[in-house]
Formats: sequence, C-alpha cells, structure tokens
Amino acid sequence: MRVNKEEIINRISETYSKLTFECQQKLANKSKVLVLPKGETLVRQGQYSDKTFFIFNGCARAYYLKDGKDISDWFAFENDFISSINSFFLNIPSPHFIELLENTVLLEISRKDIEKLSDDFHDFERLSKIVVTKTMLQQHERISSMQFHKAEQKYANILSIRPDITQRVPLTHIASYIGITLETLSRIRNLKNRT
Amino acid sequence: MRVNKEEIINRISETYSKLTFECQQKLANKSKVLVLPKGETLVRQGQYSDKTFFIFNGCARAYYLKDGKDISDWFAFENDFISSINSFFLNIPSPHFIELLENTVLLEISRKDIEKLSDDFHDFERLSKIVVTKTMLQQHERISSMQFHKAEQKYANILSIRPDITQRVPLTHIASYIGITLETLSRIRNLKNRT
DNA sequence: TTATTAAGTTGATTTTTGTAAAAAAAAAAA
DNA sequence: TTTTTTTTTTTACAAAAATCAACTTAATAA
Repeated sequence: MRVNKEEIINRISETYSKLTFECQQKLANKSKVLVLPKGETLVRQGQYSDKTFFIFNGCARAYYLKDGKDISDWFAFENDFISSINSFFLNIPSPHFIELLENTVLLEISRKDIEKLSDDFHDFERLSKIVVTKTMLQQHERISSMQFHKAEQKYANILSIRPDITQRVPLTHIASYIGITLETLSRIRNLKNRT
Repeated sequence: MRVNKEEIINRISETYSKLTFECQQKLANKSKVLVLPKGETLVRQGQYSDKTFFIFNGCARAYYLKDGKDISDWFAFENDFISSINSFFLNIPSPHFIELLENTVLLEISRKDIEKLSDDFHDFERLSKIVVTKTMLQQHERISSMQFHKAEQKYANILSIRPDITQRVPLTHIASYIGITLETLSRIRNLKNRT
C-alpha cells in the first residue's frame, strides 16, 4: 500500500490541532510510516517502549497478561493514538503488549522527538495536550461505565461508542476490555438476539 | 487562615512545571484564593462549571447521583487539581457535585483564563499538559485496578496509593469510588482485622 | 478439500457481591 | 453531658457473574 507521510501528518493536524507548515515538516523528518500486517506485535511486555503510534487506518490493541490471562487494556482505530502508556510516560518496562488486529498503516514517533518538537513549537505542545486530554476524557467515560453498571449495561455502552467493534475485534477482547468473561458476554448477546 | 496567593502559585509551579515569573504574575491576576469550610459545595449538578480548583491544603470530592445513589467519582488532596471534568472540558452542564471533605484552601481559575494563559505562554501550555497527563495516568491506574480485580484487591490498591484515605474520607465514599457497596467494604475490612 | 486450531456458545455449579433491614459505634449538636 | 444524627457493622437472603467442562461453529493451514 502506497502511503504519503505528509497526508498522514496533515490528518493529525486536522483531527487534533492545527500545526504550522514548518512544524509539520519537522514532524515529517522525525517520524516514520509503518505499513504492517494483521497480527504484528509492536510492543512486547518487559521491553522499554518510548514510541507512540498514530493509526492512519486499521486497528491495534494494547493488552497485558495477568496470571496467564489476556486482558485488553485499550483499542485504537483510525485517527487514534496508541502507546504503551506506562512505558511511554513513566519510562518503565512495558507491562503491555501492543498488536495489530487488522492490516494497519501507522506513523511512529519517539518520545524524544515529541519532547523536542514540544519544546520548539508551541503549537505542537498544544497538539500533544489535546491528544492527552482526549484520552483522559475517554478513560473517564470508561470508568463511569465500569463503576456500578451491570455487564449488560457495559456492553451496551461500548456498542454505543463504537457500533462496529464486534465486526473488528474478537469478542474475547471486548469482554476483557469491559471487565467481564467471554461466557458472560456470550450470554448477554444471546439474550439480545431472542428479543 | 491567612494564605498568600504567590505561595500557592509557586507551589503549582514547583509541583508540575516551572512557570516564568511573568507567567506566575499573570496567573495571580486571573486567579482567586478561596478559604472554605468542610461541607461546602463548589459545584452543583446541572450547573455549568468552567472552573478548575487547585487544592493547597484540605480535600475535595466529585460525585454524582445515580438513581438516588451517591457515587464518588474523584478525590483531590493537597497539590491536586479538581474540576467537574465533563463540564470543564466539554462545556456541558455538570453531571457532578463537588464538595469539600475538610476545611480547604484552594485556588480557583476559569477555563477562559487558562485558555488565555495557554495561548500567551508556552510554559503555561506545558503545565496544563502535565496536569492533564498526570490525571490521565491516575485514571489508567484506576481502570487497571477495576478491570479484573475482586473487591478486596481494589481496596488494597487504593490503600497502597493513599494509605491515609480511611482517615480522611468516609468509607461510603471509598466504597463507591472503587465500585463496591459499603457493606462489601465492611466485610473486607473485617476479614483483614481477623488475620 | 480435509485437518487443525481458534473462537464462541451452552449448561451446571460455585463464588462473589448486592440488597434490605436492623443493630452498634462514632461523631456532631444541643 | 445527653441527645440526635451520621457512619459503620452485621446478618440473612437474592442476584449477578465467575469457573469449569463440554460442545459447536468459524477460521486457517496443510
């Protein structure tokens, strides 16, 4: 797949917060386009990951293994950013894996370069603030949804936020993401079908 | 209680990200020190709240009423910021109340002024990014803790983050914050005592 | 295509937690 | 202090969801 780096950066600028031409160019110098197949692992548990990834198209998943169980922590679709957030922000070994759930085109940027760009360009600092703020608001939403709702309500909630998720993400991952077992999710869905 | 505004602003600058003297002065012009007693309500449900509050000392709680039940959404202690996050960032009527759990000294700043300061000062933009990032990381931590842990582990978790919370916040609020009932929390605490 | 593996469903059972109501303890007010 | 109110604990019971195991369906590879 042929992809143009400038087009990706332009999309970031349009989606989050406008960047000057100069800043976009500097970002282009520092970033790398990756075109990768479904199943590819971007980050492994235990490894330091100082990269953040912008999904141009496709989708990715962050998850961790807890007592051998696979627990999904985050999904990112087109126009979302994803990183191993603890490793990226706290500079510790990643507790997460990140893998691609579809063939995906993404832009990779390192923390070092983000820091440099944030130092040099006020508008880049703003963009990164806006990205973080959006993530923070999504997490807040997710906490509300988890805090005193039944499994059925949590599932309804994620469907309302992303109606196509069941077409793009295996149910096991959706289940662990909302904090229920696959079996419980399966039952919920069957109740729905019968009505 | 006598409190010096410059001292509060200096503490913000030291805690999160250094502000130039000029920026600190501008912030002083725009902000207001509040000295309020325990029990005071800062924000009511349904009201637009475009303020953020920095807790110099004391503590505050954001909560909402869901089917008549009081559910704690956030606690803020000294050196934390608190706001009705949906109202503040999305400019919608607040789903939350915010109340003080102790006699509290705080600094109030409006969104309009934060935006202006962020436009005018790169270092203020950076500070606000850092505040949001810290909140985002705390929420991430909280999600992990809620996702696949039993009530007991969730309680252990909050205690490890803030060991003095049981001395400062009624158990009802701690329970709803971690998404369990007061009765369940009470059972957990008694199991602990017997070992 | 067939074989193999992965993903999702179903049922029986157990564990965990919520609900409701009452009692005890602690804190605040008179 | 005594009274009143708030907070926390305790119990019995019900509901929700987890676990375990078997089975079905779908997807992938040979």
